[in-house]
Amino acid sequence: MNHAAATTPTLQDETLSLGPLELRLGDREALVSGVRASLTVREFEVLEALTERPDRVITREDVYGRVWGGRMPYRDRAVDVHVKRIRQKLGAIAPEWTFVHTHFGIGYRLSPEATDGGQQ
Amino acid sequence: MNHAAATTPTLQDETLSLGPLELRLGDREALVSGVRASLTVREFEVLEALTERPDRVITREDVYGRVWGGRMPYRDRAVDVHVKRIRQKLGAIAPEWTFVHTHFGIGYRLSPEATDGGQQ
DNA sequence: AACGTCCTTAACATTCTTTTCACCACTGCG
DNA sequence: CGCAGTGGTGAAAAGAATGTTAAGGACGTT
Repeated sequence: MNHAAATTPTLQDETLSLGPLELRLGDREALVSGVRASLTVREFEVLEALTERPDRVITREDVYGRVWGGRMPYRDRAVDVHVKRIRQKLGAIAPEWTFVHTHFGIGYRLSPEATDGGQQ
Repeated sequence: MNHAAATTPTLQDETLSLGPLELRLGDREALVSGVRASLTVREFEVLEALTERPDRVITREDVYGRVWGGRMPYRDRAVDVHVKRIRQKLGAIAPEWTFVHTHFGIGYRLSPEATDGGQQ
């Protein structure tokens, strides 16, 4: 048995928080308000890519490069489709929040914002 | 026939509880709702490995490393097969509970959760 | 030697994920 | 207002990973 606890104790538990959103990088798990969002691996990776610069716009090409590597093929919709599902899953847990914002012609921006009457 | 490891008095009695699941580490016995689950040695070890971080995802590679040691061979299915039997045995005792959860593309997570339909 | 248990492995079945495509809504501009 | 480009979305197709079963071998016991 290798008890890796002595070598990488914190790495495994490294988490990233943005408002009600919490990313457990080691587990590749995303929680919203403490609830597991059940993102797939790709979905998580896309979300993680947006995390690189929270509250800043990240181009589709950039996301593509970080997740898939290489240049994004012309008219590829993979990023969009994954963003759609991420929104869907996060939104199902916290409908009063908007996490991923579209920047037309450029890309996406991750920043949790209370949508309507700011419930909390 | 094991070696004269029958010593070490109190340490052997260390048990670990998670919901209706109870692991007697010293005896390598698992009980569900007080009922003996009759896990084999390997099965117990796999379950114990998942126990390292309850309610957190543990990769297949991690489980493999802790139980068998070394790197997991490409396409090895040993972990899966043991998980299947663990589920079977635990489920036979407590059908209304789910203990081991699959995290697709990553690994497994141990956390007892009450399901509903126990019968079929 | 025969038997039983356990572990491993292979093969097939099943489920889940990712990609792709089509169609529509929306944006920005002439 | 209408056009062209961009993004949203649902669903099928394609691809992977996991679930499941069973055969075979190692090992210990009778």
